[in-house]
Amino acid sequence: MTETDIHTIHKKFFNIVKLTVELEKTPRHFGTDELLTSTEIRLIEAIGDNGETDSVTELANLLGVTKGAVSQNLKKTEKRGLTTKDEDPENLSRSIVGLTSKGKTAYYAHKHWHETMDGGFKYYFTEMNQAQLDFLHEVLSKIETFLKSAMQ
Amino acid sequence: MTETDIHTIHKKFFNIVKLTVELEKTPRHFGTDELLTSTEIRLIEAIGDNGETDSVTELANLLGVTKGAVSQNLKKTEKRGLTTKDEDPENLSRSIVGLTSKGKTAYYAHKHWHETMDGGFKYYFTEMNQAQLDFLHEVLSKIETFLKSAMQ
DNA sequence: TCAAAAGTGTATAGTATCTATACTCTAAAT
DNA sequence: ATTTAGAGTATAGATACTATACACTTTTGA
Repeated sequence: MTETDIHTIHKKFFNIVKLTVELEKTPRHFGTDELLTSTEIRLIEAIGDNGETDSVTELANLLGVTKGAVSQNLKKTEKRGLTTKDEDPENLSRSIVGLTSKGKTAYYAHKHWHETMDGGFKYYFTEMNQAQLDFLHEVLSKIETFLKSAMQ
Repeated sequence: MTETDIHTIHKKFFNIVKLTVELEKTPRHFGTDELLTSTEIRLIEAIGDNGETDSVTELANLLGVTKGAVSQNLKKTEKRGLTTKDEDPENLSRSIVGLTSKGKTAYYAHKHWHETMDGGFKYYFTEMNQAQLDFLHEVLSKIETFLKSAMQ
């Protein structure tokens, strides 16, 4: 094992952050003929995760954006045949957002993609012993705490 | 030390990525009266790093965007009194981009901010022994390789 | 009960950041 | 000398938001 310095680790860390963001942002098909941006697949993910029972406002809160933003994005995904929007029979001012079959395909393909990604990511941890896992956890916790404090 | 599972580490890791991106994106003053976005401070950083000798095209290549994007952003920072643009006396079709005193203030304040941040980040590694540093380096390298392969 | 208040979704203008195209210059090449 | 290449810019369009204003429905409370 070659000796490494702190600077190399620091650089590697930020490169990983950069790669993760890039990977997340890359538009993909997710089993459909539509190229879905990260915003679109995150919307579809949020709709499917609650069993297609959420309203526009609820989705906005889940996604951390305004309801106007969700409304705009839903208009686009609806036009592309991915999502649906129906009046809530128990509350006519509310809409229930759902997925079409194409939307469901994307939802499950994305879930599968995530499982594969997470599996590949986690693979490198399975070889570790408990002491190593605990060490890694401690390091990450300290970095996390530091970043949180830096954000005020 | 409490025992940790892989899932916790995985979650922590992605939270750190999220926090890092947020921290980077937060607009700051950097010692001036102007609130500078990440795009603006990255532009100022690129200008200053080469001693204010770069052209628009060179900055675009450094930043990984089109020259049109740099041209647009320079127009805004110039209007706000942060950057300058002068004809290259040796090539009249080329412009040399520089910093005003306000721009220089932001440049150095940003440098200092980065040093503080990096210092805080690296602090957690100084307590480690060589075996721990090597272990961390190995883990990060594997993750980096995995992410690169996932990007095609 | 019924008017005010609160909540739901949407339209629209505006912001930020980028690309792509077209254009005007200037410089270089043959 | 004229074509070609390069530099910078203007502008339109894409993406993804926020903020405001609005119409409509529901809840509330006197």
